Amino acid sequence: MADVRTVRGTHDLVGEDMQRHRHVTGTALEIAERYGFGEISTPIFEFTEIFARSLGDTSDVVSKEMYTFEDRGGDSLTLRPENTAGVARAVISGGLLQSPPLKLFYSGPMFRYERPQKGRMRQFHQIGVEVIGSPDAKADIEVIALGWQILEALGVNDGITVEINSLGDPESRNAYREKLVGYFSGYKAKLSADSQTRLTRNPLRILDSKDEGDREIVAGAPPLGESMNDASRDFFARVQDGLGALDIAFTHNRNLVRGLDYYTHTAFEFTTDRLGAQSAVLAGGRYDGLMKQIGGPDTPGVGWASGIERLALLLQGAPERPRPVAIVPIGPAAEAEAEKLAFELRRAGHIIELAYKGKPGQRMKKADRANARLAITIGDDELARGVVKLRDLDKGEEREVMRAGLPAAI
RNA sequence: GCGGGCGUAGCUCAGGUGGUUAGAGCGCCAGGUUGUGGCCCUGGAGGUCGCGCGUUCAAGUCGCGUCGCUCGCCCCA
Repeated sequence: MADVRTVRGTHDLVGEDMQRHRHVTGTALEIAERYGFGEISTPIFEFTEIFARSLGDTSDVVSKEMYTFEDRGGDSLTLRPENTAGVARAVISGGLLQSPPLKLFYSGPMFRYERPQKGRMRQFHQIGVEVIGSPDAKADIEVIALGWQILEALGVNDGITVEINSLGDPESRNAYREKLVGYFSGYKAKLSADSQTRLTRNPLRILDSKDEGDREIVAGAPPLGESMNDASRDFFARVQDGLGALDIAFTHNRNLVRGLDYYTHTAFEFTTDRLGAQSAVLAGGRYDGLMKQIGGPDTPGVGWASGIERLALLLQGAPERPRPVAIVPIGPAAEAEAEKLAFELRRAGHIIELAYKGKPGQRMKKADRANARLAITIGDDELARGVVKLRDLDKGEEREVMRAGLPAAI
C-alpha cells in the first residue's frame, strides 16, 4: 500500500461516520434554534495571545497541547483548542453585544496535541453554545436544558449523568481557595506529585484528583459551601430549582471544578461510562470573568461544549438516509429519455439514481444496492406508448403509469 | 511525556514446533439471464505478509530495531 496516511490523531470522515457526524450537528443546530440561538463560525486559528490569555499559561492546554506556529508575517498563531475564546473575541471585535443576551451556537474542528485514544483525537469536532451578557441563573438553566434536549433528541441520554456544582462568585471562590491551600498544605508531603504542583498553581483541581491517596485527603477537605456568600448560595439554589422544575435529573458533585480563574458559579458535566477513559460528553459552566480577561468589557457568560466524535460513538447505528428512486433505461432511445426524466424528477424534489452505464440487470442491481424504493423502467415499448413501468423494489410488484403523470405518481 | 496490546486482500480474520506458487468469508467486477434487483452457480481482479536489519540452506512464522494503529495514565469534549 502506498505510504499515504492521515496525520496521527486525525481521521477522514466519510460514509456512515460522516452521516453520524452530520446527524449530530444537524440535530443540535435545529434544537438550538428552537431556543433562540443563532449560529456563528469563527476562524479555526487566532492570535496565540487570545488562547494564552483566556486559558492561562499554567493550564495543560496552553502549556503542552496547542498547535502554535509563526506565519510568514511573523505573527504567532494557534489552531483553536476550544472555541469559547474565539467566540468571545468575535463578540468584542465585532461589537455584537448591542442588546444582551447574545445566544450563539457553533460547530467545527478543534485541535489539541495529545496522545490519541478512544474518543480523543488531535483534530476533533465540537458543538457548543454561549450565552453572553446575562448574569441571570435562567441562562444557566436554559443552557443546561438545551444540552440535555440535544442528547435526548440524539437518543443518547440513556446512561448519561448530569453533574453540577458551584464555585461561587469571585469573593467566595477566593475565600475558599485560601481555606483549601491552608488545609492541603498540612498534607503536602502526602499529596501526589501532580497535586503538589496544583497546590500552588491551581488548588481547586486537587479536589477532582483521581489519585487514591489524594482522594482520602480530599474527603476531609473543607466543603465549598462553607465559604460561599449568600448571593452565591442563592444563585446556585436557583439553578438547582430551575432544573428540578424541568424534571432534569442531576447530581451535585462537590468535587467538580474548573481550574481557571474566570470561571464562576455554575460548573456542569454530562458524563457516561460508555466511552472508555473519557467520561465527559458535554461540559461547561459560567465564565463571568472571561470577556474582561481577554480585553473586552466586563460581561458575564455561560456555555458548554460537547465532543461530536464522542456523541457519535454513543449513537446506535447510522441515521437512515432517504431512499432514492432509480431510473433504469432499456435501449439507446430510452437512455436519452432517462436523463431528461431524471432532471425533471430531481427538480420536482425527488432523489433519483441514474447509473451511467450497464445492462438492465446490472442497473437493477445497482438500484437495489442504492437502497432504492422504486425503479422506473423505460424501454422502446413504453416509450412508444407514453408510459413507464414502476417497480416496487420491496414488494417486487410492477405497474404501468402514464409518463405525463410521473412526478405525482412516485 | 509514560505503560500494555496489535500490524497478513477494501473489510473481518486463518496461516501447530520456520519449508517450495500465502488462504477463507464478506465486499468488488464479469458471465450464467442480449428488457428486470434480492437467492443461487461459475470465473476474475485485488497482497513489497507495516518497514529495515539480523539468524538460517530456507522467515508471514524466530530475534533486534523502527514506524503506525489501538487501549490506558496525565488532562480533557
